[in-house]
Amino acid sequence: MSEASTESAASSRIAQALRDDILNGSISPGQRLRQEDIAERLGGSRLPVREALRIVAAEGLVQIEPNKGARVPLLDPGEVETLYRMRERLEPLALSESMANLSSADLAEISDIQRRIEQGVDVTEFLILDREFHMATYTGCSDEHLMLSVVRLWNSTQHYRRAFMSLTGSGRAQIVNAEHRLLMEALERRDTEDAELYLLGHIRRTRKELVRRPEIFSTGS
Amino acid sequence: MSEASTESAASSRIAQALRDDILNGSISPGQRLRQEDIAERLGGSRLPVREALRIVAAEGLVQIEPNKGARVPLLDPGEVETLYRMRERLEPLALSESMANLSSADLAEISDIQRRIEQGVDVTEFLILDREFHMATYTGCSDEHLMLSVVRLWNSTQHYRRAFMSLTGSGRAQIVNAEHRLLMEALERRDTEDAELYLLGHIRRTRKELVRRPEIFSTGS
DNA sequence: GTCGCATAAATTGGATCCAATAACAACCTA
DNA sequence: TAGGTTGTTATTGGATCCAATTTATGCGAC
Repeated sequence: MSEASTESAASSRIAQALRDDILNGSISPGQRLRQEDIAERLGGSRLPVREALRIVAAEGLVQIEPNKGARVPLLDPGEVETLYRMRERLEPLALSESMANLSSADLAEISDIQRRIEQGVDVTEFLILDREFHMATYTGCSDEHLMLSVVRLWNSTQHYRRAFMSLTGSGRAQIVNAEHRLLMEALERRDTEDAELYLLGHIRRTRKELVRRPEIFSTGS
Repeated sequence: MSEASTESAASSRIAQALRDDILNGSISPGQRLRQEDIAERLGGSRLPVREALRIVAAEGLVQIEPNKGARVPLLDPGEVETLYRMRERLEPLALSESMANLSSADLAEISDIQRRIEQGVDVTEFLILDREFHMATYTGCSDEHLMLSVVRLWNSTQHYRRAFMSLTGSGRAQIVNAEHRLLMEALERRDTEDAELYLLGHIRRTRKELVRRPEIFSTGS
């Protein structure tokens, strides 16, 4: 969404557009992506589209089958559960790598995001802010591999997070806010052990709530 | 390696060739990969080469910079350490997902690989068999995302594992064998908790030995 | 009426050619 | 002589055209 696009090659631009469309739900899991359609819709020929599909495929947003094209992965409950278990293991690591480098300005930014979460509670808005909140706690983690893995996990599960939120509304907001506040407090105390634990609990609880709702995984149409 | 590839698309075939060349050390970290060179060497035009580079980039074997081409990532000690910490967190999860599905035939296969490790101890051979051993313990894990992440971590660190082995020879073989045997024994007892713990210790010890050898990371030439 | 097969349409994969960008070198100027 | 500048070359990015594969459709046989 940032306009830092002087550097944008066509393939990167198309990849970003695809990313946005998939993450905000404009393109649903299971849906097939025809190269020519995308080329026509976003401008350019099919070639940069193919490269863009490879790029977003590397991020787990689409899967490519030879001679059969690209489609947004449709995950079953077991796959999403495993992705959450991966989050439970990797994100505390990212947090621990991040904590030593978090400035007080970073902490203020995190606090501000949480403040906004607690006042405005639109579902779409929440999904964006919640992601911003957690990513902000990882800003001190400079390791690209680790962060790319974390982003991949968020990307792959984004649709099901939205489906869950659309289903339950903001009823569980209080719990999320409590968990976020505990996490922030541990960050401010510079207590890595506590922070990792709170984060683990936060993700684990979310996982359990998700798998309790199989209707999330039914193909809508 | 096997040419049983009547079905092989050109891009997949080239990707596999690149994968092999990078993993067995024919292409070193830092080395730049010119599309035309690869196209000429492996046959085909530059287009499938570009796709192949995207494929292996998704596996962490090369990194692509826009308008600057692809090169094999050159990692610093901190990056490799983080990759190993990621392994410590993810592979026990893969193992726990795998264990319930391991047949006695799988266990026999694992045992046979370990037997071969303990008799023949060539460095190149060890790298192959050690990887086969661990991957065999994960055969029961059907989750593609998790296994892809695990493979990515092995790929990204393969060169440094080889550099370490070339440096130390097979002096530490006894420790590795002991750890593998403990792991196998836990697998046979179907003790997930113990198996995870032994695996964690195995990876963690390796990490500590690696970071203790900064000469691994010096650019050879 | 249903299954199977063959043919046709749609879609992806690959090759060649052209344009844009970045690395490199030589040159000119202070 | 050092530094910046400009032109040249090498390399990557993109567009169009053609081939191969898959998927859809319709016909025929049982």
